[in-house]
Parts: sequence; structure tokens; C-alpha cells
Amino acid sequence: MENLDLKKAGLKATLPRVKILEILEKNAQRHMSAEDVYKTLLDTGEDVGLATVYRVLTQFEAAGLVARHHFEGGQSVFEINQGEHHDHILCVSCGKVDEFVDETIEQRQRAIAKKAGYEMTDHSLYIYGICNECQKKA
Amino acid sequence: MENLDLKKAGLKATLPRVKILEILEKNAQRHMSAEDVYKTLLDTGEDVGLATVYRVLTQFEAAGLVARHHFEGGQSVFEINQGEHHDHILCVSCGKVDEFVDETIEQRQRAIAKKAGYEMTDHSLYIYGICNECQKKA
DNA sequence: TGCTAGAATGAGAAGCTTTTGCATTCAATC
DNA sequence: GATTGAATGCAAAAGCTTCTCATTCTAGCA
Ligand SMILES: [Mn+2]
Ligand SMILES: [Mn+2]
Ligand SMILES: [Zn+2]
Ligand SMILES: [Zn+2]
Repeated sequence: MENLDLKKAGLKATLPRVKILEILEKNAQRHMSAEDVYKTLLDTGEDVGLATVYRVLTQFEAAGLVARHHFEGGQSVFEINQGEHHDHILCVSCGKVDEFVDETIEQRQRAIAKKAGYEMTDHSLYIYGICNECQKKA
Repeated sequence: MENLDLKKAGLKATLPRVKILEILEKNAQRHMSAEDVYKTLLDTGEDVGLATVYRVLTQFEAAGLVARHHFEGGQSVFEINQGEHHDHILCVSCGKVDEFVDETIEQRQRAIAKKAGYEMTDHSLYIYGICNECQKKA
């Protein structure tokens, strides 16, 4: 029940918020731009404004419900926050996105931050390359 | 002599290109946005258009003369490409930027890409945190 | 269940960064 | 110094995101 998650996050259970959370949970596409979410809403027959999609996604981010990523090439993309942190590897040719967790890297990052005198708050790591299928095509 | 670098890169030694390369080499600020470069040009009395700054920086990037980074929060920033690749750690409070190289992380990234079936072309790693000075202020 | 107050929404305008079109200017070569 | 294609400047436009404000809706309570 999405309403509970929203309540827990201190957000009123409005129709746009419920629907957007639903879309992100349904996971048709794990990483979606605001525009993607907006189009999905329209396809579903929901009449929600794009501005609201942006507002809601930002609120979800602040509430910790979703994570925002900045993949190369422009728009922010969002994904529902379930389970633990992970990083991404992307195909620059077809746009495929894979996820990974590497504890060694996480550790090194913490060490680097500490050594540089920073109190680490966040980090972002993207690996870009050509995926298997795209290599074959070339 | 900037002209040589430009020639080597297959670029005509035009005034905008020479001046922009100069600015990036002079290193007043290691990581500059197009706007930063533009303002510096104006301050120097050079009458170069912002569009040209963008065009030139993109050409420099393609030629390998500069690296483009996407720090959190908007504009692309550029830095002259001297020496080897490095990654960045940024203060989310004052904007300070530090650089680091970690061979362990570089290695792990290559391993991850390989394992995922990607031919790695690039990667970007940003660590965000609160720097020493900003911690004291808080 | 009906009301009310305040929060949330939709539509469009606006904001920012970056790119593009085009007439003009310039760098390189002869 | 003249020639020619490349480079530039300006203004317009594009793309993504945020903001404004009148209207609608949710939550809480009578
Ligand atoms: Mn992900
Ligand atoms: Mn750097
Ligand atoms: Zn691919
Ligand atoms: Zn700081």
C-alpha cells in the first residue's frame, strides 16, 4: 500500500503521488526521467501535470523514497529506493544500465574522504562502456 | 606556446582559441564553467562570444586538450588536461574541489566492467562531503 | 457526512544552460 | 596582398527544470 509509505514520509496521499510511486514500484523501467514518468501517467489515462511530476519526484528524493542520478547526457533519472546503495554501469551505445555494488570501492572512497579531511555525505560513480550486444553489432 | 598545442590538435590558432587555452593553462581556477571562462575573457578585455566559448571548449574536449566534468548542480566544468586522469572530491558547502587518484578503485572499475561484459570507455567518480573548514564553521 | 483551512495541483510562463543558424570576419596558403 | 573555407558573434531557439498563481483536493473535525 503506497499510502503508508507516503504517510510515513510525511506526505499527503494525493492521487499524483500515489500514482507516481506506483509507477516507480512497478518497475517497468528501473531508471526513469521525469518525462518518462509523465508519459507513463498519460498512457495510464491519468491527468497529471509535468510540473507536478517534477515536484513529487523531488519530494520523494528528499524523503528518501527515491534516488536521483545524473547519467551522462542530460536529464535526471529516478529509481525507487529499495535495498541498499549501488552504482551504475552504462552502455554509451544503446543506453543499457546495469547496477553493481563493490565494497572495496566503497571502502576506498571513505578512506579518501577521510584523508582529505572531508566528512563524506554522498558519492556517485558511473562506469561508461560498450555492452556485450553492442560490441557484437559493431 | 599555445599555438603549437592547437596546431597539434588540428585546430586553427584563432584568437578565441588561443585566449581560452591561455586562461585554462593559467589555472586561476582549476575547474571552470563556460561562463567562468567567458567572464574571464571579458575581464581581460577580449571580445569573444559566449557561443564561441562553448564551441571552443567542446572542440578542446574532442581534441583531448581539456576534460569536461559534471559536478552536482548544473553546469559542465572544464579543466586543462595535463598529467594523468584523476577523480574529484567536492565540498557541498563551500564548493571546494580536491583531486585524487586511487589505483585500487581504477582497477576495481576495470574488473567490474569486464565482468559485466562491457568494454569500458570512461568513468566518473565524485565524492561529496563537508570539507575541513566548513566542518569547523558548523 | 459535511465543512474548512491549508496543502497540492495544473497550466503556462519563466529560468538557465547549451546549441544552432546565418551573415560577417578571419587565418592560412599561395 | 588576394583568396577561400573555416571560425566567429549575435540572436534566436532548444531542452530541461522551476516558479507563479488561480483552482482543487486532502485531512481533520464538527
Ligand atoms: Mn540503479
Ligand atoms: Mn580536476
Ligand atoms: Zn549497448
Ligand atoms: Zn567547504
